[in-house]
Amino acid sequence: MSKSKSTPRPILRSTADFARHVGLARTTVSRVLNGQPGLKPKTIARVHAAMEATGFTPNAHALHLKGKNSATIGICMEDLLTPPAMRKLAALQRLLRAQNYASLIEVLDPGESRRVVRHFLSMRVDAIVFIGLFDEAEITARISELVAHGTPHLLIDHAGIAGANTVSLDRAAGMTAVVNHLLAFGHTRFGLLGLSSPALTAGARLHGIRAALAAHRLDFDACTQSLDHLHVRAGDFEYGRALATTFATAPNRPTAFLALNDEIGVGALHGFQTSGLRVPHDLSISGFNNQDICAMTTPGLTSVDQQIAPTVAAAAKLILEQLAGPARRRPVLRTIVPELVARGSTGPAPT
Amino acid sequence: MSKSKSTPRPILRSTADFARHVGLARTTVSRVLNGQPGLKPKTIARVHAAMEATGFTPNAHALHLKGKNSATIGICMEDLLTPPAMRKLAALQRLLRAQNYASLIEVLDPGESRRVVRHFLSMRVDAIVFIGLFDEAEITARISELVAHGTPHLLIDHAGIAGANTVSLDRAAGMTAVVNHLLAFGHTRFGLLGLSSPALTAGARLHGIRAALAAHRLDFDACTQSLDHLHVRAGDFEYGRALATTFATAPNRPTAFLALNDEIGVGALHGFQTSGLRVPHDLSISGFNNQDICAMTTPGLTSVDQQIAPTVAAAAKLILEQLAGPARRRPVLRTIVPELVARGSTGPAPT
DNA sequence: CTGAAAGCGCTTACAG
DNA sequence: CTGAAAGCGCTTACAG
Repeated sequence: MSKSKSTPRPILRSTADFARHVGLARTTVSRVLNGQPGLKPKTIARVHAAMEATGFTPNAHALHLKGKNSATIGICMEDLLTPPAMRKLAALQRLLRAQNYASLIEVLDPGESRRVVRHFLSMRVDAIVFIGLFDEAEITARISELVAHGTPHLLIDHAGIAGANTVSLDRAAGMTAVVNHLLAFGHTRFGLLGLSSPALTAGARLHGIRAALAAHRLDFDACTQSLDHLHVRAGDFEYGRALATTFATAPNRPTAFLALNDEIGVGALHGFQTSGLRVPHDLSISGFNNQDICAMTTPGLTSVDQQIAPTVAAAAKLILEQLAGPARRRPVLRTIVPELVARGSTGPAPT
Repeated sequence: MSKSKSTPRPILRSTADFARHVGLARTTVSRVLNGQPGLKPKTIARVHAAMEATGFTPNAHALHLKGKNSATIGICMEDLLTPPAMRKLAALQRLLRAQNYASLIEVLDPGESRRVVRHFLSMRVDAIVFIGLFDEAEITARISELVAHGTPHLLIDHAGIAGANTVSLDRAAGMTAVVNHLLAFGHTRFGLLGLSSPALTAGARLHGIRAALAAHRLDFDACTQSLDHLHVRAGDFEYGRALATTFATAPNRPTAFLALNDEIGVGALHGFQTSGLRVPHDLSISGFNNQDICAMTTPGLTSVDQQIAPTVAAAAKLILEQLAGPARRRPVLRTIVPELVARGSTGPAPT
């Protein structure tokens, strides 16, 4: 500390400053920085040593003005910031960084998408990625703007937007797997927990349930029951607990419960257990997303894994392809197949 | 879609292009964009309408070159990306965005800090914030570079770095609160779960435990026991479970257990319950961080809340002050006092 | 290796 | 309101 005070480093703001400091021409410094040939090893070493010593870094904005890309990807996050969304963000960022792309990240609060995308464009990002679920009209508008603008884009999760490059989970397949798993255990009456949510992904899951039942010649309306309307969904954990408590004393209770997500599933597990019901002896429960908490309950919660690593790998690949190659004429769609993770919360139907 | 194909928007890359498109002088457009006085309302409206129609956004890099700040804050995240760290990131980003600062975020893998900070400096970020715990030598080096460079900085969480502006949790006070809470319940023998970790924050917590015991004239060595050395800490949940299972059959078992974090605490809760012990009837357990899972176990896990909102508010305030005011001579230190959240996992000592 | 010059997209005086 | 000019920090030919 005292040392750095007695010999303050000169603050070098430009290659001009820096070149003067090293005692070389600006041109020469520039050529070293860009690895151009025909320079003496000594000169190169001198410049590098001075960079280390002074901490000088060329101004990235000026570089960009001279035609280099900004080497920055804009990432728009859904405002909920769920743990799975965070994991996707972290994984994607790591893959992009490995290719020397930095990430400019903004959380998209409702109504802010236009402002955020314009900011990204003003930063001349090389591509914009959206992670999560967004307002249908907003995201549609943003995608068509980006397409018109010629800026590469990708949606992770939000499926069904016309013209959008998309990587999304086949949630219907996930639910089909869960229902098949439970059918094999002899369950035929299913309680739906939170699946009447207007959330975009709830519809796909209902389709998956319908498909599995139909394949076994079972009637959806006869086999399923929902009490979602009896409670307000404030926190998911509490919502699941409240639904379970109501179901616990309801006549003709289903033997298997399908939750919209893990939080509702864990809440329901507690609600049933508190009501004196044993899981999976008296009833089975499944969650969705396979978050860490699924392994932390007793019994563990059967869930559906989103396959985050393959999802993000596919996403990174699509973005990098767009950055490297010519613009595609048609949007690219990738579907990721989720994986059922069976745990102790699901078992044979009570006899 | 077909509409946008039949009338493709011209791609406007510069104010020159845009001004030509609107039929105004570049100078005039620039003055509208910067809200300068002396312009006809009609002209202003014309420019704004054209911006909407074309989606033109001025190049932020050129703006920066002309002397505006980059309006970007660099944020370095600890590589673990724990949920509390993510919540801090999200909250901080939101506060900064309210002041029109964008966030450039990078995860600091070990050994990468120099590269990441240099990248941020090349982007001419207005400040750099570090969230989480880092390698002592690396973070010390980065901070002294930033101080020398005159770039504002702030550490969130990582306390004890000389010369660094810091906002951090008083973890010792948190542990003292937990121990006092348990002493009041009549506990005098404490099992320590994971607290022998070399993690930077474990030391502070041990101090807190010592302080609480000393205040009650209790001897630390006589009152505490650790079996950390008997298990390998791979996953925290499993680690907690393994420690609890070993403690369950150990002679002279403590009556209260203090876990390094919530994951270890929840794992221990399961481990004890699986071993046939009742919580809190037979023993008490506390976690640390007060994550959502604490409310999702049966019983709920007593924990220590990090006070993320006040922490981040203090952090944002410190950053914005540095950006607004003159450079301070001395580093600023803010300590956040955590709050004990008592739940069902702690109760009277067994008689 | 040096040095002068052009130009990336902007803003800001300055003269019309 | 227009238009020409300078300059922010860089790179890249070009002539020495």
